[in-house]
Amino acid sequence: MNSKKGVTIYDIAQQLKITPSMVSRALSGNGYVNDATRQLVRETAEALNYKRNTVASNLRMGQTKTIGVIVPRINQNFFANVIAGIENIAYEKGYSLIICQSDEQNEKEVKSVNTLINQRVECIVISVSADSYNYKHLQNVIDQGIQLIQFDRVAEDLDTLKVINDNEQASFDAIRHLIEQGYKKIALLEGPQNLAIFRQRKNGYLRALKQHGLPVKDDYIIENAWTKELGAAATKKLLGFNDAPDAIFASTSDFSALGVLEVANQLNIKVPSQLGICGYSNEAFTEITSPSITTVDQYSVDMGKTVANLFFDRIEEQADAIAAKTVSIKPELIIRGSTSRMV
Amino acid sequence: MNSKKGVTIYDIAQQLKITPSMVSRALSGNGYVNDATRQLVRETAEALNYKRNTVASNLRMGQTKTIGVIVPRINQNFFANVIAGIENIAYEKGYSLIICQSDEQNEKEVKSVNTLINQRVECIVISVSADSYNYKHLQNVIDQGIQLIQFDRVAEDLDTLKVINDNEQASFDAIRHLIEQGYKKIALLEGPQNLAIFRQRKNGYLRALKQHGLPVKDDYIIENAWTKELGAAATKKLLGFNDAPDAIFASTSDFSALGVLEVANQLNIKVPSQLGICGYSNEAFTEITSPSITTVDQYSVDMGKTVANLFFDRIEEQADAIAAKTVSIKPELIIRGSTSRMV
DNA sequence: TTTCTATATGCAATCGATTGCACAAATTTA
DNA sequence: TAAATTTGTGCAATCGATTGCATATAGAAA
Repeated sequence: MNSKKGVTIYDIAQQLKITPSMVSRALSGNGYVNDATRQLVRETAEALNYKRNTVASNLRMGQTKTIGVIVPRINQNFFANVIAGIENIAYEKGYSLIICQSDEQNEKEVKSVNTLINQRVECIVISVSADSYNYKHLQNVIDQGIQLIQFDRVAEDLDTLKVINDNEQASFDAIRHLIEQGYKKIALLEGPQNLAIFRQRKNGYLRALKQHGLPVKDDYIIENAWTKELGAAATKKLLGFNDAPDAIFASTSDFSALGVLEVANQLNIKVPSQLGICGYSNEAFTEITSPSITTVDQYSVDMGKTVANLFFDRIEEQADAIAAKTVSIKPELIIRGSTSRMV
Repeated sequence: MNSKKGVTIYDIAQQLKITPSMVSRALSGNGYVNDATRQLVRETAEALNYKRNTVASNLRMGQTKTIGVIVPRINQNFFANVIAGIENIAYEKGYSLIICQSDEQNEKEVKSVNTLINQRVECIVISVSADSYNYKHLQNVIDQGIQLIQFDRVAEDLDTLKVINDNEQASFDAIRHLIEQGYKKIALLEGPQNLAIFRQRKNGYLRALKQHGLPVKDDYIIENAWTKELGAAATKKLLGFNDAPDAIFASTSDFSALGVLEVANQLNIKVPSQLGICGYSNEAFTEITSPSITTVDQYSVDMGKTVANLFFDRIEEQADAIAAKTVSIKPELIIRGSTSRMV
């Protein structure tokens, strides 16, 4: 009971003078076992405080019941929510989660992928880092016969399951809403254009302007403004123009939108009457700023659940022939005070 | 290269007409290997896209280089931050993280502990769920010879490493600050008293009142008010008293404090002049409410790093004789608008 | 030249659980 | 009662990597 090494099925077998095979069968429920024997094995296992060694079991069975998840930052609301969603479904199915954080660095992402492959996880779920410049490591996952599911930030060229928000549509909706509220000079704070999500959001912006006959001014499009500080700086620049915008869509994040709001307050520019502000992500705080911030809810927990369900559907149907597909979750525009000037 | 089964050291050995032992040595760097052979092995491994099977390796070596983490909710800022902190250190040391979520349910917590034991993780890091009524499952971890580190919400009776905030002191500091600001009738929103952290915060509250000669009114202590809604309800009740409090310390969370603030705004009670409000956790939003909310920063990422470092220190020093100890991280009172009426 | 040592390699056991196959005992069916 | 099933049990191989021990070869020291 207190020996240094753990208790194994051999110990149980020895004690009961039966073979390890029988112990294994009794405990796993596979194959024939006399009820009395099974009962005895269970009791002995309990008494010895036996814990099945999953490592050994996994090796023999050639499976690990483990999903690997790689995100840029664990402690970013959106990703934490997605992970929580995945965990929910995985737990029900008896699967474990190994979590890696790429810290937005390609190198760390590559290493994490390799670790997960080595661990023989059955599926790798990933949202790529901002500085990922190529996707050999992801192709590798596929070559190893491991399921690969991308979400949110996806490498579009790779033929995998993908779960994304319809960023283009959400962005379009946001701009249309601004236009309907009477804003005519709408600026865009955009994210790194090597990531598809940000390109899509930009496209939605462009399409909406075009469809409503508004001109696109290059000056109104600010690159890489995705922190509060960068959002603030961008705003100062934009509001300094002779022909300053009357609305700013922070397509990168709510933090960026917050920076916009703070600068507006600072400059005593009234929101929403003089300036409309729309963010992205529906962070908790957007509800409680004054005015509250209009934003886009990405249904992050649902996204995680969708990802997990895709994996389980696939393995349960044995249908690895199912073509790669993209599931698009429609985000929802949450209209709040920062854009509501026509009441 | 594309056979169904993965490439093993046997495949490499066969190709080079050497033994698997040599391949293992060449790849791991243990034992003598001719440079030429090593080079050849490396190239072949690369060419065949060999990936070492960690499962097999772990079984043989009797280690897993894995840490298990159990938290009530992954997508709660504080916990996500702690996990991020742990991940940071673990990654440097080449360790992986298996994450479980107890959803505040004892049953799920127990199952998660067992899964982690079965996986033979080398350390289990846990913050216990709110409805944990006994700690047999944790005792079990210790009995299995697995390191157990508790953080934040800890079972005090268990003789383990613990990393906590000095909740009592932080709470004391908060109340003292309120008193210094001239508040005299301070109410407390308290959390489930079966959790030590909430008892400690209450103690800090009581000690501060006593030390400053203020009376303790039972009416001013509201149980289990740890969501925004419950905080709001509690506030309505408190402000309805003939002798209503002039300050509310939401020791449970910032969300609760937010509920307080919203009710105050609703009732047109001025914060901080008529009512002081102090929260707990330093959630991002506390900075941007109006007024901003005074709160306690728990240094959550550091907490995660501390936890991980404790584990690595211990295994690196081989010093499992080190007595269980408690590391206390001093939280910091962040003073903001909601309590600053004397400027 | 002989002895010794450092280096290189192979053999076979091991980690712990699972399972196909063989055989025996018990039970059912013909 | 004999033949056919259904159960119960054991044996030994297997999953893939690692490592102690034995052996062989090279070069170095005596």
